[in-house]
Amino acid sequence: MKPMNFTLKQLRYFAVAGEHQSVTKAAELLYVSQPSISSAILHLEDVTGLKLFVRHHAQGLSLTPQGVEFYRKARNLLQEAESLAQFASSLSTEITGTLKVAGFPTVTGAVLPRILKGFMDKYPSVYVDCRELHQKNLIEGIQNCDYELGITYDMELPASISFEPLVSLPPYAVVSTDHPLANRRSVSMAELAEQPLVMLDWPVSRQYFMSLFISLGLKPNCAFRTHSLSMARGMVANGLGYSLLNMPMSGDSSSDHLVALPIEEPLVPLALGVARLQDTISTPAAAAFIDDIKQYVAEFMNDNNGYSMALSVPPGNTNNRVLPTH
Amino acid sequence: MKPMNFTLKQLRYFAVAGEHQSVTKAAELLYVSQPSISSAILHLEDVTGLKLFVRHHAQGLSLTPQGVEFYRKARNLLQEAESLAQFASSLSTEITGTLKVAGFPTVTGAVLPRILKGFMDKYPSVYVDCRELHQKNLIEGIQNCDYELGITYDMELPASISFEPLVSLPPYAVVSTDHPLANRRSVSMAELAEQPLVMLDWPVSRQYFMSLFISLGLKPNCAFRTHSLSMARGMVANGLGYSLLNMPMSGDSSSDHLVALPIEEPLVPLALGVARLQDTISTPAAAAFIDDIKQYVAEFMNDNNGYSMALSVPPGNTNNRVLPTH
DNA sequence: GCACTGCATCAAAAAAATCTATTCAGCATT
DNA sequence: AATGCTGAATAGATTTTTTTGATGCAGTGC
Repeated sequence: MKPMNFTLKQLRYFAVAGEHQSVTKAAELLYVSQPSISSAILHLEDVTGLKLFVRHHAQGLSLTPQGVEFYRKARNLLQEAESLAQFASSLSTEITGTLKVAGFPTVTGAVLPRILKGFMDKYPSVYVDCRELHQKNLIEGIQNCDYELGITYDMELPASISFEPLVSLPPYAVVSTDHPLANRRSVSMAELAEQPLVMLDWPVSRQYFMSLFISLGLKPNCAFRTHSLSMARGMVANGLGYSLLNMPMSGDSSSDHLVALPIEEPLVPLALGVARLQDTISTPAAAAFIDDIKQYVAEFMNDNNGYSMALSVPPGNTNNRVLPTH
Repeated sequence: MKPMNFTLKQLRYFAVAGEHQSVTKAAELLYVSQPSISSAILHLEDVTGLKLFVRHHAQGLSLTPQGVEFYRKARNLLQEAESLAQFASSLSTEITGTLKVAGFPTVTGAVLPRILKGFMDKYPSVYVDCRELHQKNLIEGIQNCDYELGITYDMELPASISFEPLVSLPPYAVVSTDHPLANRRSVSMAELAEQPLVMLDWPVSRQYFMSLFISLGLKPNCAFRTHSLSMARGMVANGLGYSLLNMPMSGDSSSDHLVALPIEEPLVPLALGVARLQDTISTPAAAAFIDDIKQYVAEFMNDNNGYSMALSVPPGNTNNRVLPTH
C-alpha cells in the first residue's frame, strides 16, 4: 500500500481548481503556472486512486461525485490547517494561552495570588497555571520547561536560568505580639541567638539562615524545625520562639499576632525576582505577567515608602517597619 | 506578514520529536536522517514565530508550554489528514459514498425503486441520490458528472457516453380493459393508426413513436398529447384512446385497468441500459449498483420466461404478454 | 579531565515543484 | 467539413526544497 503522500499545497491547488471548475483559473488565482495545478491534481488522483475530475476538452473540468466528497473533506482540512496557523500566530503575538508559573512557598501564600487576581482580570484569555515548589524542583521545572516563570529568590540558580531581581529583602526577626522583644524597634542577631529559634527547615533556606549567624560568629538556638510555613507561624504566634523571614507579610491575615523586627547588623539580603530560562524569548503572556509584577512592586513601594526596595541587590541591609513573612 | 507555510510532513516530524522528546529518536522512527527532523522543527519555529522546544544539551528536548499547545493542534491536524487519506482510500476501494443516479421517467416509477430497495439493504453505507430526468438533461448531467449512472434508453446518446444495454424492449400498445381491442392477443400498427392516440409528448420519445408509424407508411391519429406519464395512463384507462410504451408495467399498481398488446409488425425496439461516462472507471458503489441491476433483470427474465429479452439489440420484434409502460 | 550524547550547522546530492513551450482533443464558427 | 480557439496534459529545463553524511559544539556523566 502506498504511503498516501499528499501535501497541503496540493490540496489547496485541487480545491481552488474544483471551486472554479478550471485549472487555468486556479493557476491565475494562486499565482502559479497552469501545469503546477495540473500536476498537483494528477498527483492527488494518483495517491488516492480516485478520479477527482472529469476533463471537458476546451471547457474546463467538473468534479466527479467522488471528487465532490473528497473536496469537502479536503476543504475542511485546509480550513483547519489555516486555523492552526492562525492559532500559532496568535500564540506568538497575542497575550493568550497557558502560562505556567512556579512560586517559591513564601510567595504563593499572599503575593502571587494578589498579582494573579489583577492579571486574570486584565487578561481573561490567559490561563495561569500556578504551582508552589521548593527551589530545587522549581529550578528543575524551569529547565524542563514545565514552567515558564519562577517567582523566587536568587538562591543557587544555575547559569542556564536568568534571574531578574525585583526587590531586595533583608531578613527580619518575627516574634509574637506577647514576646519580650515585641516592643523593640529593632533587635540584634546577638540577642536573637539567645532566644529559641523556630527554623523553617527548607533545603536551601536553612543554609541561608544559618549563614546569617555564622557570618557574625554566632550560633542560633534551634528550638524547633518545621517544613511548614504556617506551622512555623503558629509556633511563633504562640510564643514558642522567634523566627527569621525575608518576605513582607503585610495584609496576610495569618500574621495577626506577629511582629516583624528589623535586625541591627548589616546582613546579606535575599533578592526576590523572576527566574526564567536563559536565552528564551518570553511568550506575550509571560511578558505581560512580568510587567504586572513590576507594576505591583512599584505600587507597593509607593504605598510603603519607608520600606527599602531595590531592583538591584544592594550590598548592605536596610531597616523598615513592614512585616516580613520569610 | 509571512505566508505561514508549513507542510504536513514538517508537522509530523515535529510531533514525533515532541512525543519522544528527541530529534534523534524521531529520525530513527521515521527512517530519515536527524538533520531532516531538526530542520523541519526549525522551519516550524520560524514560520510560527514560536519557540516550540527547549534544547537540553546531550539530553534531548522538551516542548515549551507553547510547544505543547501547538503540538495538540498539530497532532489533531495530522489525525485529520490521515482520516482524509483513509477516506479517499475507502472511496476508491469500498462500496460506500454517494452514488448519483439519473433515471428516465419511465424507469423511476417502478423499476428503479425496486432495484434501489434491494441495493440499499445490501449496501447501507451507500447513499443513493436518484433523480428523474429526460434524455437531454440526463445526457448533460452525465457529461457534467452530476450523475455517475443513467438508467435510460439508447436514444441519441453521444459518443462520450458509453451505454451498456440490459434489455431490448419492443413497443406495446396499451389500451383500457374496456377498449374494443382489449381482448385481442395482438394488434397491428395499421389498426392502431385508426384509433385515437394518447401520445407521450417527450422530446426524444415522440420522434421514436412517430418513426414507428412512418416506417410503415402510416400516420397516427394523435388525439391527445401530454408530458405526464400518469396522465397518459389515466387517459388510456378512461378510454380516451390507446398509447404506446416500451416499458414493462408488471406490478405497477396504476396499471389496474390497462392491457398491453403486442404489435404484429416487426418494429425497432428500444434498448434499456446503463449509461455512463466513456473511459471512466466506475466507483465501487456504481459497479455494485450495475451488478444489482443485472441480477434484477436476470431474475425478471426467469420469472417471465415468455418475455423476450436480449442484452444486445436485435433487429426485429418479438411478442409476449407482459405489460409495458413506455 | 575525557569520552559521550544529542542537536545544530554545513555543503553536496537528491528529489520535488515550478516554469516555459508545446501538444493534443474537442468545441464553435464559418 | 475545415479551421481556429480553448483549456488541460505533457516535455524538458530550471529552480527550490528536502535530505543526507560529516562536522561542530555545548553540556552531561564517569
